[in-house]
Amino acid sequence: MTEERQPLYARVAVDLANRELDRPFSYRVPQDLRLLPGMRVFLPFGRREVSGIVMELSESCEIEPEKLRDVLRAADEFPILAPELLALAAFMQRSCDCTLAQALRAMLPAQLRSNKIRPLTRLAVRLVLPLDEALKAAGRAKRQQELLRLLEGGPRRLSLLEETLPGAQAVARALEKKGTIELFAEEVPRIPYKNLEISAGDFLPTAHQAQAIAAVSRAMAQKGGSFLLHGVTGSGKTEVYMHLIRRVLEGGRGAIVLVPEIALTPQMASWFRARFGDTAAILHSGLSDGERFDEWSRVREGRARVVVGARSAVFAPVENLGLLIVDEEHEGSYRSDTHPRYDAIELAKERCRLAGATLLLGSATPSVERFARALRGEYELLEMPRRVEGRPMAEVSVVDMRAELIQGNPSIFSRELRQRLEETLHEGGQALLFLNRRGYAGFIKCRACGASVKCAHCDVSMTYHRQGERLVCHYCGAERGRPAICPACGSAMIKPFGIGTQKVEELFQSEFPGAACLRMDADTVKTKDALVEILRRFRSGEAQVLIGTQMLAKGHDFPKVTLVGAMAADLSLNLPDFRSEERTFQLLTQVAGRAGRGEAPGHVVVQSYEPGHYAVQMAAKQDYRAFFEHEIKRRRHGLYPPYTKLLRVLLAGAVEGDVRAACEELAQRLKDWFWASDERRKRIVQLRPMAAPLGRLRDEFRWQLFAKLYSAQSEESLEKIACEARALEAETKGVRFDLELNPSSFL
DNA sequence: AGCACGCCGACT
DNA sequence: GTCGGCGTGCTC
Repeated sequence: MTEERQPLYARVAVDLANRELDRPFSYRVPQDLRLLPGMRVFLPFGRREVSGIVMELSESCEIEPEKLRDVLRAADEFPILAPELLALAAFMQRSCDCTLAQALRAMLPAQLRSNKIRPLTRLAVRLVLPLDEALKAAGRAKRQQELLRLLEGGPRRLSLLEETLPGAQAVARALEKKGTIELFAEEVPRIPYKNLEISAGDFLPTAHQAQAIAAVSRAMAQKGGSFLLHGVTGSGKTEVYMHLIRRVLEGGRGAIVLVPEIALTPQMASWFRARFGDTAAILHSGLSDGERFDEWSRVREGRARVVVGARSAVFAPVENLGLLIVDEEHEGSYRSDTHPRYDAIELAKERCRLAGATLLLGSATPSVERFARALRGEYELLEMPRRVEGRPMAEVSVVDMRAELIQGNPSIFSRELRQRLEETLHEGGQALLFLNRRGYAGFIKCRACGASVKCAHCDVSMTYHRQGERLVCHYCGAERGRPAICPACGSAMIKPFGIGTQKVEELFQSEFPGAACLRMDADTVKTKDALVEILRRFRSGEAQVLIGTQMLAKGHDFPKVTLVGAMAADLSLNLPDFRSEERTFQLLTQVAGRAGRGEAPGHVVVQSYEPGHYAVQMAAKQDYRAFFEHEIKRRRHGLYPPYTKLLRVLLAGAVEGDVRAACEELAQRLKDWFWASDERRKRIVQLRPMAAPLGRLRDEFRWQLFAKLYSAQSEESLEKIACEARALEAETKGVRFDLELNPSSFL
């Protein structure tokens, strides 16, 4: 027998989130310890013990031998992260402005570190003697004999034995004393799965679906490829996904499906389970710690090979990944809003490259930046321009709400919408009313002095909620009662302005007495169960009208809905953000796509205060290409992404002067660097410190440094800015620095 | 991050 | 005299 050479040294990422420690530390590996990259280990570190992840094993080491110490022990028997995910963590460290430890933490279920999780166990019993001997030992005790016979086929859980044999526990204890059986703790999965057949269904792809499937399948066979699937609402993107997942499973590989957070409903989960049975794992925020850990374990152990989840599922430990799908690619929720601020789609791309997997992004309204990249060849573009079964796109009419008012209709329901609602109710159909603002009214405003009631902790107007007569800050959650007089001038002429979903509900009920409606927004669906319940009640026909915010727009299939009303289509148009046109277009197109998904054709009424705006017009025509062409020109003229890159350094702290001074100091240092040469200066479009639009949040003052750079050759400049920001952060007390590349929001 | 060491103010 | 404040330095 040949003695295998044992690696002598391990390079370990210690689990301490400090920039000073953001480098591998080397340890000796004791002779009797078998380590592999990706294993969790415990280490002596200074005067204490820390855990870490083995990044690399080697035969040599550059550290002075007297400094080296031994790895104490391994935390698990197997690597907890595959080499591919270790490489992805290194990629995050480079691209997300975070430490390796932070990246590794983001990849693992949180409970793994706390050591709190234990497998869920139930007491079970099994024979320790052959059955005939055991029966002899039991003697004439009838119930003992009965129990022993039940154990002949293998161990049984005690709780299940109780069902056929009441009092089984006492009987088992008696038998245990005789030494014929033993009680032990059996591990049980926390989520019971039914073993369902993988049903292929009777899917007959349309020509466009078949083309998309063929193209992606070819790429999967060659272990690569990135695709952008642009399919109009109702074109059957989901069936394409299902078909491809089935293929990849048949080839013995695994798949990950990323979906937006709010689309991850229990229906979606059960729907995947119905198709893929035990081999599907669902990772969503509603899982308990234990459930999440169990799902994660099922994937790591290869018991589940299809993972459906929100952005963090990009880290799912799927072995031999063949396909990674990102549904609704344009959704903002793929970017993490807390540290580390990763973009799950960028990580998906890198992971696919590392794993030899195929990346498929899908959307009815691709983000402008992504679509531009697809046209440049970074993604292969697949188009599905028609709905399945020859269903027509919904007909859309745009109503000018300014004209309505002038012509004597002050209601929030235009004459056309009212008439169509009446028809729909009369015919027994269903309608969705969409408004992109929750609460009752926008804010409370004083007619005497013009002031609105602001949050005590943030620079925002508070939103009036009718329920409980409360004012709520939608940024920090602070609440207060509705004031009787203006806090600024003391006038009593203070009243709510603007409308929210609550008020739409109230006005609907008063204008359409007798019609039942439901409301779905962040206030009515505080729990997952509430969401399911509202959707169930609406689907069952209990109500004919559903009023809600954008959570209505995403992915839900309501076959009976024939009318959609967008109450204030352009509410999102005037935000201080170069993406507000794009968001408005996406939202309206997605909302319009909810109509006419069943047999009956649909109609959409878009109520607008800027009906001529291209985002409104092109959404009404559901013409993505026309919108894209218009928008990309505007981006070029205005020097917005993808032609430029925006880096925002947000500084926040309790003392306004300190925050401002730090921001100005950072700007000065960067100007010194950029202005030092003509070549550098030419890279910059804009570089200036300014108070953040949301100047105060949760009692902290906020300033920001905005750097706008030409996209080409921006790497060095971006690194320089990050580096200077880090340096200044280290020497500044009481101010937090937060870097974000191409921020998704500018508040 | 944590946990030591170290060098100055007020307390049984 | 000592207890304890938190500045600063180090961890394979």
